[in-house]
Order: sequence, then C-alpha cells, then structure tokens
Amino acid sequence: MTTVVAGSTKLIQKINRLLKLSPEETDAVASLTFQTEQVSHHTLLVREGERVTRCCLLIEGYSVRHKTNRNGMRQIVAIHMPGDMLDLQHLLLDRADHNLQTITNATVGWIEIKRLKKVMLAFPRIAEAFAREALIDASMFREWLLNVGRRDAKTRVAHLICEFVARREAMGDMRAEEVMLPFTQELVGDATGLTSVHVNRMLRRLSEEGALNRQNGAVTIADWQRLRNIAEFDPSYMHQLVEERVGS
Amino acid sequence: MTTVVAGSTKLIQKINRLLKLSPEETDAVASLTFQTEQVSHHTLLVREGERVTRCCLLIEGYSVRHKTNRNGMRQIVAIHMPGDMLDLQHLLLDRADHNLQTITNATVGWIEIKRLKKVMLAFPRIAEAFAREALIDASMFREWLLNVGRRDAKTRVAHLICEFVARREAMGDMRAEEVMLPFTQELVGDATGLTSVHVNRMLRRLSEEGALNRQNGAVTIADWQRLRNIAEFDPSYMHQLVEERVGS
DNA sequence: CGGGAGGTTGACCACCATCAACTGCTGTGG
DNA sequence: CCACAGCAGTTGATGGTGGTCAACCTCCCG
Repeated sequence: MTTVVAGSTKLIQKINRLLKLSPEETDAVASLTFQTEQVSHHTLLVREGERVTRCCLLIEGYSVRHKTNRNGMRQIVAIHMPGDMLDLQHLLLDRADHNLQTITNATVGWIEIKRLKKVMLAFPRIAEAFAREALIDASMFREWLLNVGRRDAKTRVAHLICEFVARREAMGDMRAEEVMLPFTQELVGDATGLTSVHVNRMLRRLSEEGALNRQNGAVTIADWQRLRNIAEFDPSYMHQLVEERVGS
Repeated sequence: MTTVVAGSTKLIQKINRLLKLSPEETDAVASLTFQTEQVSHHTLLVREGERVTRCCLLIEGYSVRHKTNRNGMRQIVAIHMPGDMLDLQHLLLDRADHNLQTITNATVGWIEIKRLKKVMLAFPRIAEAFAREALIDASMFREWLLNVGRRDAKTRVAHLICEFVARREAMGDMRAEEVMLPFTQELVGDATGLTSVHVNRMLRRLSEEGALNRQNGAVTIADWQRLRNIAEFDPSYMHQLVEERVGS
C-alpha cells in the first residue's frame, strides 16, 4: 500500500489520445496518487449492487466487466487494459450494475471519488476527457451488441480479437501480431455469447484459414488483413481511442 | 418550423428524475427553443458516419438507434421515447457511429450543440444530469448485451417488453398494461437478435402462458408479475430512470 | 507425483433460422 | 365502392449453427 505516480503514465497517454492536455492539466493528472494493490487473477474488484465510493485505475494486467443471468451464465460486456480508469461511471451513479473482475494477476490503484471530482472541477478539460471516454465505452457496447446479436460465431470471435489487438497497439505495445492473448477460450465465449467448446472450433477454423497462429493454446495474429476482413472490423466505432491502422 | 417550449415538458420531467433541478435550472431548460419538425415513420434522422452538429429532442413518437453488419442485418441498440434527447453523445464525439431512425410518425425538435453547451456551462447541474443520462444509457446497453448474449428467445422478448413498459410507465403514461406496443415483430427481432418469425412464435408462447394478451397483432400486458418473472426483469440497471414498481 | 485448469475432439441434439405459403389489414386509386 | 397492392402477421416444413455432454490430453504448479 504505497502511493505511486508511475501508474498514471499510461493513463496520461490515454487521456492525451482523447484530448490534448496542457502542461498544467498533465501535471494535475500526474500528481494524482493511488493506493496501489497487487491482486491475483479472478479477483472481484466490484460486485453488482455494491455502493462504490472509489475508483480503480488498472495499472498492470487485464480485467473484465460482466453480468450474469438467472442460470448463472456470464456475459462479459467489456475488457480493460492498463491505463483504463474503471468505475468512472460511479462518479455519478452510486450503485454498481455489473461486476468488475481481474482476469490476470494485476496491479490496481485506488482513488477516492471525491478527490477525482475535485480535480475534474478544477480542470474541466480533464472532466471532458473522462466524459469522452465514457461515451466511447458506450459506443463499444453498441458494437458488441451488433457483434453478439447479428454476427456468426467465427466473425464474432475474430472481431473480439481484432478489437483487443487494435486497442493494445494503440496503447503503445509492440506490434500486436507478436503478442499472445491473455484470454481463455471460456472468456472469449463469455464475451461473444458462445460456449468455450465452440470458441475452440472457431479458433481452429481461423487458424486453418490462415488468420491466426496457434501453438499449445497460445494465439497470435498470422494475417491481420485476413482476420480483419473475416471480422468485419472497422475501428471507427472507437473514435479517437484507436487510430485507423495504415499498414498491413 | 417554429420554436416551442411545450416540447420540453417531458424533458424536464425526465431530468428531474435524474437530478432535482432548482427553479432557475428548470427555467434554463424550459427556455431552450427547438426547431420542430414533423417526420413520418422510418425517417433517418442521423446516419452512421455523419458529422453531427445539432441534437435532436424526441417530442412525440418513437425512434431507435441501430447498426448493421456486412450482410445488412440490423441490430437495434436502443429505443427512445418522448422526452429523450438523442445524440447527446455528439456534444463530445463528432461522428455518428450508428443510425438514428423514427419507427412511428414523430415530432422532433432540433437544437444546435453550441447552444446546448452554453447552457451546460452556465448550469453545471444540467450538464451533470445529461452525463448521468449517458451513463444510464451505457448501463442499458450492458443489460441488452446480457439479454442478447445469454438469454433464450422467450426471455429476450419478454425482457424487451418489460423494459419498454417500465420506461413508459416511469415517463408518466397511464398504467402500461393498457397500452399497446408500437413495435412490429421485425423490430423486436432486430432488438433481440432474433428473426421476426421466431419473435412471432415467442409472442404466442408468452400469450399461451398468460403473460400477454393479443388481438389482431396488438399486444398488451396480461400479467405483469408473470411476464417479469419470465423476463428475469430487474429494473435496477436503469438506476434513477425507472423506480422499482411496487404493486402488481 | 498428483491435482486442477484449460484445451481438444467427437457424437448428438435443440434452438432458432430459413423458406414459403397464406391471412388479414389498411390505404390508395380507379 | 371495389380492386389491388403492400405491409405485417401467422404457420408449417426443413435444416444448420451452435449447445451439450463426455472423454481425453497437455501443461503447470504445488
């Protein structure tokens, strides 16, 4: 439990993609301090129905938001990566309407909502950046709805992978092709409305068609254009968060 | 093309559900003027990819937001009713990522985004109300994702109907049971990821099970508790927008 | 070495899509 | 006033996509 500044580097990068910050505004974000915590995978950070009084910055690792139906079937509604502020919505809504859970070992940083609100009052453009992020999140939910509601299984899986890769690349990671996905097949199923068994079959198909590489369960991109074509992937629904990718 | 004040009555009611306005704030909203327009059903108000510089208040009638996949299959991602400000997201995002279309004859009121922004600057609590509305919209997208991804056809259809009825009742309409739905079966299918044919069969099942009444295509609620139970419907995902309903 | 989590594969089946035909309204024009 | 077109709804037959169940494998880690 220490305070960190380092954790906010990726946060600042991300905010700058949404809205160019002035030096003072950058300082204001950089001087935010977080109570950091190391958590293992599958840690529930926020539970549906809970009152939330603090926000969580994902510093390292990955997490998802999910809801469950009456039979306990799980629908993942979003995937988060380092630099994402989780629970920004709880600045204005007091109860969580979904669960928030890590899917890998992770480092998170907690901050009181009151303190965040203070910074946003003092620097309206920081507030605007957060609002923009929330609106882009909503756009991504809509795209996921289209994905789950009106695309077949292969396309859905390919689309999920494209989105993830594009976001990670935008985040500044190395060429995304070279990077393995941190997803279990069950997780992909829960995000796409499929079963893990069927996800497995679709991954095989995508690999047979030359879009993906697989070796002992780990997946990498074999052919971005082909994958993207199969996926019907067009990143414009992520607005400023992800630039259109030029090269192959 | 006249300016109206009357159109904002429902808007004020709605904002007050999200956040109690002061008399001055209420005045500020009430004095907003809109360029009104009568449009017929199926009018495209905003097209995906368009630059948007004005917002649209739905005064009378119903509209939906939708996206399409490569094969032209349509996914409806939200349904709007009188009093809803459409395109609030375009205060901060300049391009539309989905289509906006009326589904009935409707009256809409246009307002320049600049003018809205001015009011929001002068009255931060009005800005806060709009932000809260956007966040609740996002929560509804998440619930729809769960609906489409992890519920079977009968439950999906029932859930859609429950949500619509609860919202309309919250809006102050008469007992929702007595009200017919303005939906074609194809529309219900496009909102739930089903075909109109299967929606038809599910409506029949719901009526056989005593949850709905049907007479020449028009649907009313027969037994709210039963329908709600079939639907797994719990309105808390709509936060302050819809109060928990106490009676039957 | 053993247990557990995740991945892989096959057999079987159900839910929902597809296709097609028919009905009943409603609005419109002759 | 009727004829007709068009849209929405209804129903049946048929088939495919993806779910379910089960067995087995691999890898990792204690």
